[in-house]
Amino acid sequence: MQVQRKAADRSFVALSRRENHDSLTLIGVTRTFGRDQAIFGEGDSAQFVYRVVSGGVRSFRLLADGRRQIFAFHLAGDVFGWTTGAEHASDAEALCDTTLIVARRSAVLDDPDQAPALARHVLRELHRSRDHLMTLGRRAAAERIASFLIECAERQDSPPEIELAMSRQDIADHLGLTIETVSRTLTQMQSDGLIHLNGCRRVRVVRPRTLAQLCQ
Amino acid sequence: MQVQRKAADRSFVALSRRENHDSLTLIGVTRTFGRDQAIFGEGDSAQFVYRVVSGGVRSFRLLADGRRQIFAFHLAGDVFGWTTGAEHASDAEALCDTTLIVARRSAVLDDPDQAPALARHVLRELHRSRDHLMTLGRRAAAERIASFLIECAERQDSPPEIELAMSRQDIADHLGLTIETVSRTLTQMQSDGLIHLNGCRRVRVVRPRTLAQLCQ
DNA sequence: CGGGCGGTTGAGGTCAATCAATCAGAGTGG
DNA sequence: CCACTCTGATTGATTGACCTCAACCGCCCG
Repeated sequence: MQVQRKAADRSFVALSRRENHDSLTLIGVTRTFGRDQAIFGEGDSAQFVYRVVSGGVRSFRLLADGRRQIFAFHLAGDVFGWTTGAEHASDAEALCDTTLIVARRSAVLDDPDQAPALARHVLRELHRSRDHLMTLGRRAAAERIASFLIECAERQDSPPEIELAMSRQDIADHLGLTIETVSRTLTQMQSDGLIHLNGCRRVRVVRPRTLAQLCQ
Repeated sequence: MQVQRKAADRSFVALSRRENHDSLTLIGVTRTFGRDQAIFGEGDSAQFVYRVVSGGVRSFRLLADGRRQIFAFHLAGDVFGWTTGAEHASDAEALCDTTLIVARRSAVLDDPDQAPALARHVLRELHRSRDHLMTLGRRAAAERIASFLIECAERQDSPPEIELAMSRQDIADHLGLTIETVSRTLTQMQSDGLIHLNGCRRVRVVRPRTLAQLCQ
């Protein structure tokens, strides 16, 4: 799975086709990025799109005073970097050491064979984005955290223990909360017996039902 | 522009092509809906997609306890009703008496000629959705109202006076606020000389610069 | 004129933010 | 190996923005 991690920055051509339900095909070079390294920035020309091979990515936008909203975390298999116009409308940074496949945007966008898959792909993104809107607009802090944990669990095929790829600050900026509220809520959930924290990056869901009820 | 408003509920075949930048073509019948009438509901089979001819639509989702999040308002020219799966993932209702063109979803989704336009269309939706996420996740009440007013103005080609198609409750459920906070904030903006309220559905922006600065 | 609905205004409460201190773990250098 | 530092996370105390509950207003329509 992990190709050339920490090796040469660019390696030769790689082909990637995701199996489950997204049939977008990306052909391009692989590149590696270190923790917090920028992949692209708002306003950069959007020549490329990306697929995560290993590691993780946050995509986000900033307000003038530094407030940050993380729209999505992209993990292994995810494709990201689409825009309407010629420029990126958000920033993207690696969460940790990360390997990506980098493909020319036009190669996918202008390929009529790929257009239906692209439309479906973006439609799924939009759906996820609307779940997220529901969370930010109408859910309380504990409900946001519960949704987030459940989403993380599902993306990892609901293992006994969730591995968080991101920091508390990232979670806070994803959920429209502060780092303190995230921390407090997790601690509270642990003392309520909902979850068990095993270090700050590992969460075992003890009562999945009760957690799920929190987000209705 | 307005076809058969307040006439028979179904009229004969209509063709619609939006001029500005969205080249999606919808062919289908026109239908009219009264204020607050459901167009489709969450879980309904998603056979059709829609274009607003006149009037307006809110699309939203509800939590079990009735909390509501409005994802978008669709006005004249807008196409809505796309989903990933076979079922709608949200509800849609008319804001007021509204005329729509109703087209078979499959006619557009499975048409390879339309796929690129669809991908671009959904990509624009996604972009708007992320603006909205920024607003809900990281902006204060006054900033949310300011963003909303500016968005409304832009969609109406920035006329001297904005015409609001939706109620205070709709605005509140769009911005993740309460009706009281919306009302208070508008009143405050008026006494600060930012805007002028001409009845509760008409807003004149007195100081567009200052208003824009509020959302950075 | 009276009722109803949508909107506004006021008073008080609450949840999450802010400000601040402390803690835990990883990495560094003596 | 042990201090020391640095960073990220946790915990505590207090504040404040927005919510809740409630009353009232104004307009429309019968």
